Amino acid sequence: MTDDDRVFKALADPTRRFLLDLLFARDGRTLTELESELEMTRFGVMKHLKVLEEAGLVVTRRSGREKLHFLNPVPIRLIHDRWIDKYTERQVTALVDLKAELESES
Amino acid sequence: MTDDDRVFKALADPTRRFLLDLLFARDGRTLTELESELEMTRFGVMKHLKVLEEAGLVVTRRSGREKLHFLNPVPIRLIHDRWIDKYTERQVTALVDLKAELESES
DNA sequence: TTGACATGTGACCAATGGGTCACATAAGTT
DNA sequence: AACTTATGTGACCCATTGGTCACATGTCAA
Repeated sequence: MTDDDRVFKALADPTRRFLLDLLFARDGRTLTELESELEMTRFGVMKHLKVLEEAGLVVTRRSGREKLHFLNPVPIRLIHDRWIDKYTERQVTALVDLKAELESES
Repeated sequence: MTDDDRVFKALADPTRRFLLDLLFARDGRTLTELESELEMTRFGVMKHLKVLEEAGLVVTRRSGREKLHFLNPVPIRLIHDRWIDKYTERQVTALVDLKAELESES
């Protein structure tokens, strides 16, 4: 299993993406705290966090008996750079921003 | 199945990512042409292309009996924007570029 | 030390997904 | 029309994966 394979497999599950959303909103949470946001047993959440951590999308730091989880955006940026070169980036960014603006006005 | 779910599921398979790499290098290829680059039957490749198309990562245009495939970078950009805000983007981009530069020098 | 809390491991099961094949339609060629 | 080429469909098999549970370790407080 390659590094990028781990990243994409990790992102393939909606629960794991929701965990990234939670950490994007606020970093440094524990397993128990994240579990309370999900309708799933602690074991399921723990499995998902392990997958995210092994993919490098989440980094952790121990503090006593707690384990704090942080979002690492680097792998996300690398996905972007794989299929969007500098030239295309300008066009796509403009297009996406325009679309967002139009939808916010309606 | 939500839109973004289709995108992430589509990206989860290494063969499909390789197909995107091929289209990133050169657009407008047919199924038969893409098949020749892979060690897999035509049916497998067709299934993968269907998944990519339903995710919006690949758009197609018919030309006679041929079907031409093109890469659409918009869903990739949306993944980026989901977990990297404008402020973080500057830091992450700088970090990724620096890392690439250091590795190219060694 | 006794109890409560936070995290960790391995086995297990149902569901999903990758790949192939038999078969089929449609379009170009001679 | 006969033949070839390009794409499409449904069924099938095997491997992988999401989720749960029984059980276990480590940490903090009284």
